[in-house]
Amino acid sequence: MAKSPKSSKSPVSKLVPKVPTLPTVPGAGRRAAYSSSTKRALVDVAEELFTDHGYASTSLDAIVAGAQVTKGALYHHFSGKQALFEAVFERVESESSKAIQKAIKNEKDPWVKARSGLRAFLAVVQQPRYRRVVVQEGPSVLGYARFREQEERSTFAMVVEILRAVLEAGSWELDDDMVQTFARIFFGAMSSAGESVAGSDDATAAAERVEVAIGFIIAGFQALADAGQAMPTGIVRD
Amino acid sequence: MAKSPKSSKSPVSKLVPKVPTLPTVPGAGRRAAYSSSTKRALVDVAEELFTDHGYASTSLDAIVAGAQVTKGALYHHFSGKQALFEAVFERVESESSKAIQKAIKNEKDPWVKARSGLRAFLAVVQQPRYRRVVVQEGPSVLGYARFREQEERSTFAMVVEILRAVLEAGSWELDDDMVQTFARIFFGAMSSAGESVAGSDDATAAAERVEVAIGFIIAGFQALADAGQAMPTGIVRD
DNA sequence: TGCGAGTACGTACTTTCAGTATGCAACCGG
DNA sequence: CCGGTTGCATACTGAAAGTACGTACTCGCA
Repeated sequence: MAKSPKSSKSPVSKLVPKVPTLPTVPGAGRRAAYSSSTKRALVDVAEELFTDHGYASTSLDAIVAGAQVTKGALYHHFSGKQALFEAVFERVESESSKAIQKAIKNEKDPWVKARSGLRAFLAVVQQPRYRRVVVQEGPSVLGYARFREQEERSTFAMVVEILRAVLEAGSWELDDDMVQTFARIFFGAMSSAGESVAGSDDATAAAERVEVAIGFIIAGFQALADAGQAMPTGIVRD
Repeated sequence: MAKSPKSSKSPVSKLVPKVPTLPTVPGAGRRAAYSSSTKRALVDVAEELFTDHGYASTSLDAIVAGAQVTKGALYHHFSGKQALFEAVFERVESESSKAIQKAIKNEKDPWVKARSGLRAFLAVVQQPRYRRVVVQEGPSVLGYARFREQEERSTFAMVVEILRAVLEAGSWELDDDMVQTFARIFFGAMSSAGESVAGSDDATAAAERVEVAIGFIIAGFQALADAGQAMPTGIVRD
């Protein structure tokens, strides 16, 4: 025997390389195609497993098995479990904010825009992957700072955009801190509202209640606007 | 040697039993005093470590070391790490809701009550242990269902209480589902507002902005009330 | 006052899983 | 065609949650 150091465990694993369509353009490189394909596969499987079983209860072994690769591949593309989660998180957030963006971008009337945005947001929050990955596990796994950063770039930015449109239409003027504060409050309200929809037996009825409730809050704003009430810039004392 | 089966590792650990004051009443039992004392010690240490380092990064070994006991003790009192976390969570939530309760219970005017409640809530949300244990890690560690349950019994109940007082004063009538919906929305708004306070450089300035913003929303409600606007019971269509 | 039962732990082991070390083969530029 | 780099596979390591079991102390009761 002498050598035969590794023994041969029959490396059958890659009989079927899983790249969908080899890019005939050689500039991109065939290697890169394989690579990005397995990276996508990892993120896909991870998204599904994280959504179904949660972060802690999903083992890396399960993920690599689902993607039909090994841990070597995973650690080649990601620095660890957390980084993989972050990739999933970013994709979910990105697609979610795109959906909202699409719903509001062509609306001219800011109030209609707000209402459309709300509807789109409620739809997003009912997706299991958003609820699980973003709302439930995001803050814990990513840490609050990173979570907020990501949020700020995607869905939260939508809220700010809508809010600015409304403020402009109402010819209210707010400094930037105050806009952020209002946006945060609305964002929290909408998130929580979304949860009350998603956690309900009858989702459509719950969604209608939410629209009514938020519509009422908005009506209050409009009433103040009609009354010529200025936005407060100072502090109101009792 | 022959026998010496266990070896003697010098079992010095319990030289100083850590019961504070032995209850001279024998009915309560001295044993029970020791027991509940170590249980408290475990929860105390766990709260601190979970707050400082998070759930995942806190090992049970570190907790039992801090409490000066062993894992045997821990697993005698709690079914596992998660159960210990839940004990910490419940205590934090309970004390938080008590603080809010205290702030609002003697207020007669519902609007003043609401404002006091908001202030108390903002104070609570700025505590590191609340932010970490409840807001950040709660949903992930407990799971969303359990998290909501707990919340519903404590801080969320405060919001419902305040909301009912306000609605009654405004002689608005809402069915229970609608009250829940509004409460959820306000709760979310306040939580998120609290985050914007806690995450800010200048907490007091941020807190003032939040009070202004929410005050403005409330003013909108009052304007609708003055205008004799009824709460919507049906669905408003654009 | 002693004694059996159960409580409140301590000790040592098992298992699971994230992360690492290393090897190797395919590809790509020169 | 050839060195180096990239894209993985395999095998191992360490940490930490959970378990099995032993034991001393206490309490109710005879």
